[in-house]
Amino acid sequence: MRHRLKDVAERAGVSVKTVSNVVNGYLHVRPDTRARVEEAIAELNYRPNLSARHLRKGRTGVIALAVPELDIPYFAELARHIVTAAAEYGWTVLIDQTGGRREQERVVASGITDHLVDGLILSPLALTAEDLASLDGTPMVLLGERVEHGPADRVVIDNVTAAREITDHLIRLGRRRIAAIGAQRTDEGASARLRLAGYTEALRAAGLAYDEALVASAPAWHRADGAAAMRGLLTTGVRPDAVFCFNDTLALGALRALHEAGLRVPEDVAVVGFDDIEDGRFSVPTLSTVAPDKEQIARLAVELLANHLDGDRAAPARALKAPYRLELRESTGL
Amino acid sequence: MRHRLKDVAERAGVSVKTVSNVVNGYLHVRPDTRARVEEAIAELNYRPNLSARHLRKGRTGVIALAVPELDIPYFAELARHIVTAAAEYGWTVLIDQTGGRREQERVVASGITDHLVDGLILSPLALTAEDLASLDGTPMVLLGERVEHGPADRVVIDNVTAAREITDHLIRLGRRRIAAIGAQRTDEGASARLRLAGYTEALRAAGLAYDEALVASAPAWHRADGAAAMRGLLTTGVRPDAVFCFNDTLALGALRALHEAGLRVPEDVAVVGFDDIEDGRFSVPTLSTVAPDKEQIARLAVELLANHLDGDRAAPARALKAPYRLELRESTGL
DNA sequence: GACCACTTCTGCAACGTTGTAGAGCGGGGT
DNA sequence: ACCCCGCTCTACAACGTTGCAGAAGTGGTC
Repeated sequence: MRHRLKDVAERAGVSVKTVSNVVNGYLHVRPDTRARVEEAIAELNYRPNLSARHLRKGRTGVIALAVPELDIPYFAELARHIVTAAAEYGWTVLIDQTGGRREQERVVASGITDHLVDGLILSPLALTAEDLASLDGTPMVLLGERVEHGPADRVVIDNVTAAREITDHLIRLGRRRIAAIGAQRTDEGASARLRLAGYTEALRAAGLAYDEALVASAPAWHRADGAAAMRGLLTTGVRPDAVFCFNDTLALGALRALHEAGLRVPEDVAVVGFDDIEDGRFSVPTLSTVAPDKEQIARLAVELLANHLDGDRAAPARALKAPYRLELRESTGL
Repeated sequence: MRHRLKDVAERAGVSVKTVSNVVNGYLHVRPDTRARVEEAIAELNYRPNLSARHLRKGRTGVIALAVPELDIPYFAELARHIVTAAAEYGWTVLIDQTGGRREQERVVASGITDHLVDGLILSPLALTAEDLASLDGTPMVLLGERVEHGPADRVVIDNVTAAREITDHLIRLGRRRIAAIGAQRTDEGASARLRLAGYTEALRAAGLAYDEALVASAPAWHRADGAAAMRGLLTTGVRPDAVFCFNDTLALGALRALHEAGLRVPEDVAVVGFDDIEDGRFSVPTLSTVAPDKEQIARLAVELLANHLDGDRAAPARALKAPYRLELRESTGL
């Protein structure tokens, strides 16, 4: 049913190694021999056994991508771009869900999928620098700022500046009571911390007071958490005239809660998010947001991994910055 | 850096095979030997080489899931459930994107990932029964009704009945000019055809005329397509009082277009979708929809694959039906 | 004619694992 | 005292592939 080099070799009347040479594009094969072998390959529908090849060569042509959850739109969109970018290198992508749990992230990073993949792109939520240091070295690229001083390559965006800019946009619209949704007390929220820092910087630069009552935390960053946080802000009577949500799903939940409370967006409350997910382009109202260049993030991550695999494994860890832009839509008044 | 059975064996002072036996849970190993081996394994942080194991055993513990696009929420949510269900069998899931292109689907099905995966769960958009018949047999489970009489196991939901029921719900609300969005002329739209059939059946049963002008096609089923189709319906002056969108992203696009046209949902136009994606629970208004039991679909697909792998590979192809329910929300008036 | 360089092809060994067969040992039944 | 059985462990071969070393053939140069 499934054929091996040996079968092809017998059919073409050559040695196993010659078939291997043809398959691998070795130059010194006579054209007619090559043709005979290729014909036999086609007839038998031969495909190389990747496990055997890996065992021999140490490469599988598969890389792993580990994200917290696939049905978070940001990660789904990112995954798509990474699969596309990896395809250009001839790589297949094996996708893992970590659930954002530290243990699962450690398992993935230390290589449960190991020996099966050439490298790993990991988007950590809970992993620590010590966890990373203790690994025996699957080539790895990290996404985001969760692990700031680890030994691995990273692709990041400038969260602080981006958060400052989008907050500043709200201020320039004349908003003065600007709430933030998505703060996290745990040490797991690296992005949360940085975006909060940007928010705070923008307020300070504009001479606005930082009011703790305007900052709502969210255990996770799903729509339901955003809605709950918004409802919370509305009931405490702090009456914000704008909300910076630390990601788009939070913002979509907040939009929903504002709608339920009978408040108009952007007239009564302006809303901005972060991530530029597809949903925000079609919500009512459409959502203003920070749009990280996901395609670029994916491309950079794959390139870093490729360099790491081809080149010097002991090269110093690099952190590349991907660009972003502000995407202003209806939720801030066009 | 990376250790093998041999290294563990030397450290524990036993043979390679004994270590293998311990790793594989073989019973007849003296407790103290087992302890020594386990200690050595822990000290060296040994992990089996999956490629070598596969080469020897013919199993990798990896299955592939191929979907058209990961950033379509329905597939992302489904992927999540499949990863979870597969984990119970100790499987890792390798996710592939086909883009819905027939060639890519054929490549995946015929096994580019082949030899690396034990089986495949495929959600085909363009694949034909002939394509399938010509395959040499990676164990496979298909999702959906695209290939209706192929040789492979399938998990489906009853699209026709579900579409009839949700249309019927609109009729019972008193709506009479019910539009449909998502029809497809190409032979790729198996789901489209079945949902259109259910829609038609419901109209006929209620004695309503089928009006071609009320049926809008959509090249793909994204938000933008739904918005465009809805705008089209509004400009032709057919004035629908309800819309059945063949999936939720179409419906979210339609909601957006209705909002832009100044029409109220559900007062002026009731809207229903299909798939029950997360977004629809937080949109303004929230979206009534057909909710397929995705968890069940995932579980059934994985079980079918497991049976196929363990049992008789020549067993006749089975088609299992997964349940669904109607999820009625604001877009049909609570 | 001897030598060399290059092309074309081949056989062998090895990658890390596990199935098979069987060796060595001790205990229980006769 | 003998045999047999079950437990514990081991050696060997094989899974399909490719790197290496080299054989055989071809043609060019002195």
